[in-house]
Amino acid sequence: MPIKNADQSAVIGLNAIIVAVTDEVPRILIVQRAAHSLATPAQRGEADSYEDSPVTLPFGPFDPSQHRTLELGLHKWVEQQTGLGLGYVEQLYTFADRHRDPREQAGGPRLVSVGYIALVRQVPLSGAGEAEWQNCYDFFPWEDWREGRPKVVDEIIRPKLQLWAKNIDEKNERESTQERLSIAFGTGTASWDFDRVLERYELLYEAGMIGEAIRDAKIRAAISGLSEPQVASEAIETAKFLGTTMALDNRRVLATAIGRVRGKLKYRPVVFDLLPSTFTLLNLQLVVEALGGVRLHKQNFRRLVVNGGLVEPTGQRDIQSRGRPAELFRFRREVLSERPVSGVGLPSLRTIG
Amino acid sequence: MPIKNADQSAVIGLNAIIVAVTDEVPRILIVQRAAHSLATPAQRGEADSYEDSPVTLPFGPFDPSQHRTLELGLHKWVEQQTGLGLGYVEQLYTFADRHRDPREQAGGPRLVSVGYIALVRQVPLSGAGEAEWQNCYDFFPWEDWREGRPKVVDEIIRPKLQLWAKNIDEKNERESTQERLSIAFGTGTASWDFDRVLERYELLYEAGMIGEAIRDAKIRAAISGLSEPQVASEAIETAKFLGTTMALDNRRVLATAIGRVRGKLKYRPVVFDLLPSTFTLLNLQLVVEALGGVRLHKQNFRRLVVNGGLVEPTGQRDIQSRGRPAELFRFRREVLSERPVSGVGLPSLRTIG
DNA sequence: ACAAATATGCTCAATATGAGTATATTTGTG
DNA sequence: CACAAATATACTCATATTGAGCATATTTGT
Repeated sequence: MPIKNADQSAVIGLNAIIVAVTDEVPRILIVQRAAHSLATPAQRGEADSYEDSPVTLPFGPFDPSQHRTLELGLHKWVEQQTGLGLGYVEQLYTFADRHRDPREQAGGPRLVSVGYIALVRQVPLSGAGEAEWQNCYDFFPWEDWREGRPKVVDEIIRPKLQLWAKNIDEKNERESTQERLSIAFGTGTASWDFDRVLERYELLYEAGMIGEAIRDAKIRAAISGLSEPQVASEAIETAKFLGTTMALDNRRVLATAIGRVRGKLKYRPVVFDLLPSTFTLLNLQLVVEALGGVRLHKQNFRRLVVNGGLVEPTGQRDIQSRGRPAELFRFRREVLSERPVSGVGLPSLRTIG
Repeated sequence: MPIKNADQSAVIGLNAIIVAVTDEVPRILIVQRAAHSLATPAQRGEADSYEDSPVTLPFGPFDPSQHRTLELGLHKWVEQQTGLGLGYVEQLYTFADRHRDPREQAGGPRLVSVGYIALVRQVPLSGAGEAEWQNCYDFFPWEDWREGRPKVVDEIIRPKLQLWAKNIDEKNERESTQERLSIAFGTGTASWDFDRVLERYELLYEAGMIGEAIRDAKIRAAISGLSEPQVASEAIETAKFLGTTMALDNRRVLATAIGRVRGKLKYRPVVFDLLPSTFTLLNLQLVVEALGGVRLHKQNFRRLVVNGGLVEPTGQRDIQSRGRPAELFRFRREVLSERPVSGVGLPSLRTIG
């Protein structure tokens, strides 16, 4: 039996979701971990006899004796690991569920981690860590609608989820699940809400469709001494279409982060922390589109940001390759004190290019 | 010298901000603590030789060995203490700054607390605790604009803050502070953004204008062995107009919560968790107004919620005292799956009755 | 000179919003 | 009972915002 942990203490860690947009791709910083060798003991647990994904979010322990605040601890550690200076930083969420790491059953200090989102401009990457940039949508292929509605949504996700929900025995639970499905993925005519990234991820997990769900089922079985659950090979095939699996609950954390950033875009001018100090309106639009996973109407986008006073022309023009050269703009900081709601709104549901 | 805390462990606590609206007053649950006797050892520290406010937010330790998730731990403990069943629950923020409790300087386990907001319908109050309801605006008199712009804003807050900011020596800091002031409190023509409760609180704290700031200055002086800082008696007078002081950083936590609820109102239908299952449109409007601290235009509010499909008529009417009886409505849950953004929008800046 | 590519400007209908006015249905009072 | 006071509900109207598209401008490359 594991050690009792009656003193209620816990280990606090920091998880950083560091976001940048380059080449119209939203990227996050991940760490490719050598298989079966987690960075910190706290992340390891005992039973290591199952395959886990080597892809993790950057994680660092928080040492209360060294840092006055969580945010300071984060800055320090990210700088050491990546050499990045962080721009906009926001606390995301505190994750402490026991099933975060299925190996950590009762007993043992609980790993509590506080997630932070940081938006950064550049991508130099230096420092002690082995961090690298990876396309967000590698983890959430169904979230990128810029080239139209992703095939995986209609061909795999919706039908399989609907089938799963229909077969839930208990009536109340079935109905509430079906309602959640229609909210998260839209039904027929209804719309796809780009913010609901976490809700979609959670449904896919509950339905056992993605890698983490299959992995966790195995682990739980191993821990309780049951025989390996038979996972239909079809399920394993399906999971391959549903993005890269991450370690522990890291993909859930990432889903939370993407949802948060998308929501924030609409009512606070956070995009500008991802851009250089001057930029063309196309640059700006492409970054918004990349994060939102949508195409926007160009002329209306321009109207929104220019007439809305979010940006102002610098008088200079971009040196470019084809077409009429675009004017360079800069962020108008004054807007912060003028308009309560000032974001570069993603559309409610419209997506036309 | 205090004990070193090199193992990075920390004590995790839960802070609950439990909100209900009754008689057009938004209320939160607080605990009146006997002076100088905090509920948990973790909250006490050593140096107790200064006056602190007896008003605290409900706080409970989180025991990882007993509860699978933070939220479950919260539910359990709130039920024991108050007998309340929680409706909507949302994680607010994780607070871990060292200066949360100025007594806890270097060393000693850090108290990290995870704040949760819960919206509840009823106010019976039973159970083991000595919790009671208190008007939110007792703590933030400047946030309630329902009877027009509060006098304290123009007579005390704005002039004193402006004076304070003007006297900041360092140029960059002065300018950025002045910008923050104008964002948070509006300047002249500019608007008051009802969401920015935390930003306003923080500026008042930094300017040393509210009770907590005065208290913390004393404590810091006592700890570093300096003589009691001389606080102008005028400052103490001022603080009296700026709401009830709370223990530790609890008022900061509360400010975060109120800002969050106000923001949420606009784009998610959370109000309905504060209302009985059927209600008149006036009931609904009064609750929104109470939380938002604004008056809304009645006819337009009706149009918004009825035409927007947020509510549907039940066919029954209210039994009432004066005037034409109002129809009873209920929340239309379907709206969740229909419209991505469905809240009962507070106005951007308009406030007319 | 002209096609291709891009930027920028403008129009127009559909909705949404702010601010009223008008009407309806109650209770309480003389 | 008539009528004032109080409240609910319906409608109007000007203005602002949004979605969608067409038209024009300024480049580069052939």
